[in-house]
Amino acid sequence: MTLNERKRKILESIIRDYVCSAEPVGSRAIAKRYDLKISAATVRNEMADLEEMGYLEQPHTSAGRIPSETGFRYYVDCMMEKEVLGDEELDLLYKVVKENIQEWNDTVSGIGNFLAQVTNYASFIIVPSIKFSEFKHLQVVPMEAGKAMVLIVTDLGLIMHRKIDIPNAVKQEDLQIIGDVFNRVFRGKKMEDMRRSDLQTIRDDLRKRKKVIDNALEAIDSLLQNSGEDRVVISGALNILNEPEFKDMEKLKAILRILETDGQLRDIIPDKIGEEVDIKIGKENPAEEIKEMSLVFAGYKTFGEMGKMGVIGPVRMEYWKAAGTVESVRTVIEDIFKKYFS
Amino acid sequence: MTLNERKRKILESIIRDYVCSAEPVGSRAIAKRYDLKISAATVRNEMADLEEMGYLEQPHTSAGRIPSETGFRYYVDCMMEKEVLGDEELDLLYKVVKENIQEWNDTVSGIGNFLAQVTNYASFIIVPSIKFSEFKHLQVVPMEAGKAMVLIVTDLGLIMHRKIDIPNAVKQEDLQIIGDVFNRVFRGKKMEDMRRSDLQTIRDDLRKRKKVIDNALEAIDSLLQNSGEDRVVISGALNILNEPEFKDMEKLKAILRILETDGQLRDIIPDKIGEEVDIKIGKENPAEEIKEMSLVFAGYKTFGEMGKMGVIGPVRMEYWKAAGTVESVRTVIEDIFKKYFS
DNA sequence: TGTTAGCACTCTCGTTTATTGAGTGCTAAT
DNA sequence: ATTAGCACTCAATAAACGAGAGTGCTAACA
Repeated sequence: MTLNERKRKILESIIRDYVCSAEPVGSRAIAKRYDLKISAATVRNEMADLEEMGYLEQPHTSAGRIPSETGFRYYVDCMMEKEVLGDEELDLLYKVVKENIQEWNDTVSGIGNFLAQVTNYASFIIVPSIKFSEFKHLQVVPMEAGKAMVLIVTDLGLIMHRKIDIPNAVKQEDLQIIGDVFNRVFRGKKMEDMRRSDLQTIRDDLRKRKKVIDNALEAIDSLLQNSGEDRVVISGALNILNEPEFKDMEKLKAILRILETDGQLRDIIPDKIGEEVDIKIGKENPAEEIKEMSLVFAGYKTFGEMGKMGVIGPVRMEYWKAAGTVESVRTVIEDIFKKYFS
Repeated sequence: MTLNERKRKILESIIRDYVCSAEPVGSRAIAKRYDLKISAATVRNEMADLEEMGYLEQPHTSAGRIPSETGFRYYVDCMMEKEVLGDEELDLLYKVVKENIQEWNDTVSGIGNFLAQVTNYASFIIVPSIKFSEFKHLQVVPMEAGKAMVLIVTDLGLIMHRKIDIPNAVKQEDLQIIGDVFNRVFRGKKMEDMRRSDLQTIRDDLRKRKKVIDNALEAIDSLLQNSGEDRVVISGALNILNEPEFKDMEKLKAILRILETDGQLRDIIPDKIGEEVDIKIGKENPAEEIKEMSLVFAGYKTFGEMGKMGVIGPVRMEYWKAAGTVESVRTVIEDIFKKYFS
């Protein structure tokens, strides 16, 4: 379906007006505000056409028009130009990242906060499960008598740890040796591929250390089990309090509940996902719970699996800004990866 | 001010009614529901007295009465019996703790969730800054060329880490030695008391390792700086969505903002705090932002500093349940400390 | 003297009724 | 093809009103 220039102008005007006012927009407003040099009556005719085509709808006969989801879709597909981040905003983002670069978790939440703050929507970042991370280093550190700490470092500089029991006979040097064994055998492997069997060959020659190795492997299993799912980080959930479409308490609760409940979003974001910015508008979302919301998201490449990030907001969303921001942030994330983690 | 038995009964009835219905309660309801064997008119007289004494108030002339904050205070001080946790609830709590005992952060949020879920209010747990923790162990682990990871274990089994640069000349054994030095000198000290000067004496004999020690100390400084404030963990903030007193969007926003904004609560909870359960009702709170809310909280003893925990909810709160739960949970926390961290 | 029934009075809340005004669709003129 | 003009529609706001819950007061009662 192709629209002539004037219809496109009118559709865009209505969208931009509606997105910021949240009110139906009338023909006069359009005719006046934008110098289209046509009268309100003409606009009315065009609007009637646009409505018939499904791009606009009327809440009731004597109200102005609002863009339909189809209308938004047309705009997003055929007219929108992404507003990527400006230099100051990029600078701010890099500053935020740098301040939190020491701790990958902090980096992520820093980026999430930024995303939420700049767009004024709720942001989400989905971090691939550590089972896809690469094993980089293991160290068994003696603690109080009979206890030691297994420390595992992954490609992102993520530290995982778990306390294990060790026989009293085991000395510091033994622990060091065990660490060396792990490092030799597993370095560079994905965490989930650290198989017990790989150790079988060497384990025999270290009798009394067997128990420690077993316990360490068990600890790793338990760590993987504990963080087997992709991690979801949400920021700015409260931004939706500002959207008039959620003044209804029940709707508000439902949405906030989804955002706050751990991992709920994971099942809602589309599974397969490319690197380009993708947009799901309202009922385009397969998940029932967010059929009144829109998603703007993209994938980002880490070492192994793809991560996901984006914003979630009302259908009446500043798609141009959101899409541009998501795109910029994705670029920055991948840049960060190159710079700091390789 | 002392009340006769009947007045006390009536006050209590009104409180229990009002707390669960959120509506002013009238004389008939009281006379009927509770078998006080007195008529509504009598109740009315008593209620008039109670109002004059300041324990009740009337939203408007033709409405029932609601307890004033003074009324709640009287109830809490002179009549309330705490409803501590039952066995099933305690079992659940211990189960939650056990499942999350591996990671102190998880333990805390587990307990927080429990507290919020059982009371139906928002819960908070304030964990003393790690600078009050005891240094237990340090290890410098070599990473990629020119880099190493400083790992610090504290009394709670908390692991902190930071990457540092190391000269290429430094070998694995050197790192081990440096770790040993730290462990010898600092073991058992409070993190904030780890003074550079303590290392002065020994540093001279390790020429090429000087740089590493400096970097490690710097890393520690930066870690302490980063987590210098007590950590605040909030759970169940969304519970306040259910309270009718916050149906007003603006109030709701204000409260949620406080709960979600990192550390905001820290400045709101009273500073000095004992181990007993304490209650602040509405305007008793010094902080302007929560003059319409009540706090029920207690301190818990860790190794060093006192931690704080409790719930925050509307003035119309089930104080008996909240206070009992907070008390029970405090006991459990201290029990956990004894069992797992000493 | 304390308790209770009775009654007039008050005030909120939900419903109904008018009023207003923004916006439309249609028609006829340009 | 565009536009001015006009009658029409309908939400939103305000005003009017009745119903109901609850009170305070008075007078009768135990």
